[in-house]
Amino acid sequence: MIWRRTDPVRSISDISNVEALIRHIKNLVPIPDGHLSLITGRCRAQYFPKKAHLLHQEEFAKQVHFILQGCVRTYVFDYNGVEHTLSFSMEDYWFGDLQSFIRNTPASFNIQALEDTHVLSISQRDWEELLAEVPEFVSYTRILFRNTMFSHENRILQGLSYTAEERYRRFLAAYPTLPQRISQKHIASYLGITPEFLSMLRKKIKG
Amino acid sequence: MIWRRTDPVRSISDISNVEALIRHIKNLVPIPDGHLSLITGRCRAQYFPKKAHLLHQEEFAKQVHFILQGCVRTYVFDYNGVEHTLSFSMEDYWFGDLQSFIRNTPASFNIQALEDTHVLSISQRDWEELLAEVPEFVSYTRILFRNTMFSHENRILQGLSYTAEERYRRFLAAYPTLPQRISQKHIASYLGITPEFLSMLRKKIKG
DNA sequence: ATAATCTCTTAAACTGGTTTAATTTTTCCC
DNA sequence: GGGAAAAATTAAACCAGTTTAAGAGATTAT
Repeated sequence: MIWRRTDPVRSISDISNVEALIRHIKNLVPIPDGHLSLITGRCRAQYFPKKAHLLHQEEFAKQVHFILQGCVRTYVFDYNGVEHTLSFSMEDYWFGDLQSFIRNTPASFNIQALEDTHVLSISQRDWEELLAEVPEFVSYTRILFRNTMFSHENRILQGLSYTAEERYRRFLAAYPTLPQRISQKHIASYLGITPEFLSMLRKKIKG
Repeated sequence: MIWRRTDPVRSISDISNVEALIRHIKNLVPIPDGHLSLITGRCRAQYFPKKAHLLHQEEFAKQVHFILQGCVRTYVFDYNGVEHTLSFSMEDYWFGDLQSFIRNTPASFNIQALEDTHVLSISQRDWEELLAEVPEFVSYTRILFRNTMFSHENRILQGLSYTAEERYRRFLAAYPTLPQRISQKHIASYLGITPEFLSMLRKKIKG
């Protein structure tokens, strides 16, 4: 699960408070403050330093997370041991291995912090209770799933339709600040090319 | 939007009745019969002969559809005029250009019947009213979105991780009956390869 | 600071998949 | 049933992207 953010990045002063999440929810569904606090009351602030793994494949995903500050990547190893990046998540994104989280099955994904990262986390039990108790949480997560579905459709079509160079140009246009935050080898792994070929593309585009 | 079916294909006798949809809903959410009939009451049976287009890109998607019998493909033209198939949908799948349908924007997708196809269709207005009136419809579509999100994650990762031959083998394993229903050029377009190369792969795999 | 380790670049040989074009096979339809 | 059109096959030349290997630059830890 990798959900789109709908808000601009904000400063580090918000770390460990729930204002960013409240704004994110209010942007997507009408909700009384009493119900908002039911949701935020079940969130737990956590911190992961750069390079920490939040999840390894085969483990069980016990939480999903909303990013207050920082950046993570979600990736798999293929049968050759090569890493492939499904997504990057940054401020105002939810992320986690939702299949593992919901079905209580071993995770398919690895998740690693690419920067020092502050998140709000929800446990499986709290997630289920929120779905049962707060109808706006059902609507909110429904819209998150729907938007992720849309962005995945776009990603699939870009993979089918464009050359590596075009995909890189579109990546830069869609995420102009990310290249300053993360390493090129991870971008290459997201684009589905080798770091060597990305390096060639960059040289070609510059000159 | 392309939602996974959760039921086996059934015979042509079910065409134009709502039993298949009722079974599909009951499989995903608990729902009283009174609420079921609110949903099915807003469905309209439609028939599209093989090769008919249900939607062209730039048109506005006025409906989404649940397949009772038949098969459709959802595809785009790239900047070179080459077609790329996002998905095939068959019995017990929902399909449509949901972004266009929900946001009332021009469609990005073309949708074409690959067989004579019987569907149940819901209009934008009925969709919205069902969301407002029937809480189980919110939960049902939430799970449909979630499952589509999961299958899109898998599709993205397969595109990044596997060669064309491996993707074809996995396609055959996942959809063993589809190759008898649709043409190879559409399978090639779904796999992201040329029909010529798919033909080579088939020769190689057989011999 | 310095060594050690990771990341990025460069370039040459290579390969998975495309392109083009010609032939055969299947489907469509009057 | 027969003629036209579309789909599938084959093969050779070609190209986008990989592989391998080696060196330069940047981070990290002690």
